[in-house]
Amino acid sequence: MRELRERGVRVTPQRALIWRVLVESGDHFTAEEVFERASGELPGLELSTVYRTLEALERAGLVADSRLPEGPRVFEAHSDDHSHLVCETCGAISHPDGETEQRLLRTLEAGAGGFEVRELHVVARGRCAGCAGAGDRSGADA
Amino acid sequence: MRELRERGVRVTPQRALIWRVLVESGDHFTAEEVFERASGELPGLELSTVYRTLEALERAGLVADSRLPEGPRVFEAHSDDHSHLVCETCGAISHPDGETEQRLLRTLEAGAGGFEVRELHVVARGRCAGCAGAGDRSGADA
DNA sequence: TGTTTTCTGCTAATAATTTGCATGTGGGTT
DNA sequence: AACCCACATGCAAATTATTAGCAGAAAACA
Repeated sequence: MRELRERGVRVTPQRALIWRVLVESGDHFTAEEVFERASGELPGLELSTVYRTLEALERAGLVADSRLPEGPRVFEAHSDDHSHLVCETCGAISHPDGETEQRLLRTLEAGAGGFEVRELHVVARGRCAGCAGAGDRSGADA
Repeated sequence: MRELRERGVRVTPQRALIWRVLVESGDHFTAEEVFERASGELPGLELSTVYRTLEALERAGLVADSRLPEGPRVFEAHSDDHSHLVCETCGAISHPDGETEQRLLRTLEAGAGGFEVRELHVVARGRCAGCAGAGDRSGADA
C-alpha cells in the first residue's frame, strides 16, 4: 500500500483493505457495500471507520464519490472523470471515455456564457448497450 | 391553479402555495427552504406536507429535483433540463440554455458506446460569469 | 524502544426524508 | 345544497445516511 503512504495517508489494515476493495473491484459502492465486503475480511470493522477512510482517501485524491439521482452516495477508486452512465435495467454503472468527457466539458463551457467550470459531474440514466440490445422491449424493467 | 388540476393533481391550499412559491421565484430550493417561505403565508404547514407535495408535483411532471454534490436535494418548477451550473463563489444556481443541453446529450450519446440516454443530469461547479469577472483573484471564496 | 500523532471501535448525535394514523377536505355526484 | 369518499393534511415517530465525541490502540519516526 505504498500508494497510500505516498499520498500522505497513514496506512492501517482497515485503510489498506478498503482501498483494495475499491481498486480490485473497480466498481462503485455505497459506504454500506464497502463495509459489507470489507468486514467479511476484517471482522470488527465499523461502518464509521469506512466513512472516515473514504473521506481520507478522497482528501488524498484517491477516491471520488458521486450522488446519483437516487440512493446513497457511491464511491470509487479515483479516476479523473465524474461521469456516470447508470443502466436502469441492470443497474450497472459505467463511465464514458476520457475524450467524451473532455468534449462534454468543452461543449458546456462553450454554451454556458462565461461560467468557468472547475468540476463537472454528469449522470445519465438509460439503458446500457447490453440491455438495449438484449431485451429491446421485454427487458425494459426486469 | 388550473395547471395542477389539469395534470391530475388535486388542488389544496398547501399545494397551490408551494407551487406558487416555486413558480414565482423560478429558483431552486431545498424542501426546508420551500417550507420556510410557504409557512410564512400558511402557518401550520408541515414540512412533511412540503415533501409530499413536492413528490406529487414531481409525479405530475411539474417539478424536478436534483442532488447537487453537497447539501440536500433542490427542487424547482419543472423545466426539461436537469443541468445546473453552481457558482462556488456566490452560490447561485443557473442553467445552460436548451441548445447546449441538446449538444451535451448528443455528445454523450456519441461517445457512450451504445448507451441509450433517457435522462441526463449535469452539475458543473465553478464560477459564474459575474464572480469570475468581478474578483478574479480576490473573491475566490468570499 | 519511546513518544507523538493519528486512527479505530463504540456509542450517540444529527440531518434529511419517509411513514402511520386519525381527522379533515376537494370535487364529483345526487 | 347536502353527500360521499378517495385522497391530503397535521402531528408524531420511524428510517436512512452520515457525522461526531471519546478512550484506548497502533502507525510513523526519532
